[in-house]
Amino acid sequence: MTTIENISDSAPEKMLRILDCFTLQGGQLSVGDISKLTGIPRSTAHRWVGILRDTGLLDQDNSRDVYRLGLRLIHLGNNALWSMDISREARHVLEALSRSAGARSHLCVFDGNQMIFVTRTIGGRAGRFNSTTVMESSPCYCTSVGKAVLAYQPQETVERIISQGLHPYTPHTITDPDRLREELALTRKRGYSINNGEMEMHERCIGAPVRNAAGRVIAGLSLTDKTRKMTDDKIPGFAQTVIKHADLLSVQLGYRHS
Amino acid sequence: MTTIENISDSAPEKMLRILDCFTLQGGQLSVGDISKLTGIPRSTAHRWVGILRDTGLLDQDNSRDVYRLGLRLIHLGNNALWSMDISREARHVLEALSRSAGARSHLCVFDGNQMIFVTRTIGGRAGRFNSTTVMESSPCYCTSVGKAVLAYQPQETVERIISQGLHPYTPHTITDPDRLREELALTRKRGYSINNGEMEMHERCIGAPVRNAAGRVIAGLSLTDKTRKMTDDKIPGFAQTVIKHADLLSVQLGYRHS
DNA sequence: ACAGTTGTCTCATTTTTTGGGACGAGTTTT
DNA sequence: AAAACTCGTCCCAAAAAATGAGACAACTGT
Repeated sequence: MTTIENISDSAPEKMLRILDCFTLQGGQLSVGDISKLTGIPRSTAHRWVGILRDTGLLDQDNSRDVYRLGLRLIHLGNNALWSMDISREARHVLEALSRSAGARSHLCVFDGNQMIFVTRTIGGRAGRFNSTTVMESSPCYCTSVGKAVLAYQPQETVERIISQGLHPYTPHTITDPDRLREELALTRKRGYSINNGEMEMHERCIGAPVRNAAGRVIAGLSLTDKTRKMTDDKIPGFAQTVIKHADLLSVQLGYRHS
Repeated sequence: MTTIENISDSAPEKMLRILDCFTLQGGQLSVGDISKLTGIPRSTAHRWVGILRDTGLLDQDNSRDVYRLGLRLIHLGNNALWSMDISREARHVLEALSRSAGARSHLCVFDGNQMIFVTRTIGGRAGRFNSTTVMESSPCYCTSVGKAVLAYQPQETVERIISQGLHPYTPHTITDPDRLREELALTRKRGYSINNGEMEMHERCIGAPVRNAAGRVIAGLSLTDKTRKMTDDKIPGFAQTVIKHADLLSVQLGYRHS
């Protein structure tokens, strides 16, 4: 009927459409901004923003009529990471990988846009809070963990990442969309990814995908070392080690078959 | 009308009621579990869970009929932290504080339940992804940052934290609700909090509240050192330094007046 | 084999959302 | 300084979505 799509969103979809505005546009938005960005009429947007403020999903600068993402989102995000078995299982696998290969290892979860570094250190006593969760994000197109994950995502996800821009960190960063697509195809073919100083000069990483119980690739496990230490001839051997540990982690997350 | 409260939630409220089940109960829940925990009828819960799965707020283990918090929440939480000016402003203030006091400093955001450690390291070039966000959570009843924030939260928040249990980390951890209430009153009175080896033995911290543009205390800034170095006679001086920097940060966040 | 539980689907009823329009307070333009 | 404009806020009848009891099948464990 209307000029553009007339899809009637469910409430959560519409809610996320509003919250995503902040993600894209960053920082702070007014009711008017939200109305424009989402196409939601002013009066409706106004009511929504009020509800989202009351529920803690948005925070309001009282001085101006401006809103930001709320603290409750941080809480939920933190809990989502917590409730993932990945945090629980990760440590031992990371230690085993580092020990057997003699290099640093990373585990990162793909959140739909970036790679989020996950690790957990268990303290002395048992208990919910006796641990710490660490989150650190980095781009997915120029890290080994990112490329390992991206290789197994639907095409539309890859295209979205590309459309957001491939900013160069080093001269080795892949900035050409086609080269990235080739790289992902190669990664899919051999089962592991290589990062050749694309984010940090003189650092080479090998990454492999980690699957959850649903069979989806949700994370990447990697091995990192100086380029001069991780020579070409060693890569195949290291790759098998990384894949082995990534598969082990997948199984611990509930993934079956292979 | 009904026996219990007949409050009709808005859609986001109900959604959060479902998501919060996972926070409280942890791990994974089935449709039936959610129905029981929230009081929402099975068929309604079923539809909701389906929507939340489709929007990425929940993840489904395909093997069993079990759900977990979704990756999208991690994404949103990460973005919420990003969009906070606090990440941008924090670094300089932290460095200044550490330098002027000669001890380690922390900045933690209160997410409603825990204290989330926030820091950011800016790399060489400008750009969105050229930084890293680190999140690490710790309890708020036994850290200086936590007590500094909790002292300025509504009573119901304090009581909720207490009702969740005050687990001892060290012999010095405050586990008596009344002692915690007194401690918070004292903190409010003098304007800064002290953590006396309550989470880590032989570590002493001084914390002060940080306010956002809305005037709400949303974070805590702290100075940490070994107990033997942070002696009683030095505390008042250090406290003023911490408060000064916390206030500076508050102003940078848009807080006015004092 | 059986009783109980659980996931899933349908549909008439109820409830909420919706958004055009109105009003007032600021802000910019003329 | 007045006019034109923008923006936040509120109201209400029309429209759309959520609701939840019930039915059915699949599964569980005794």
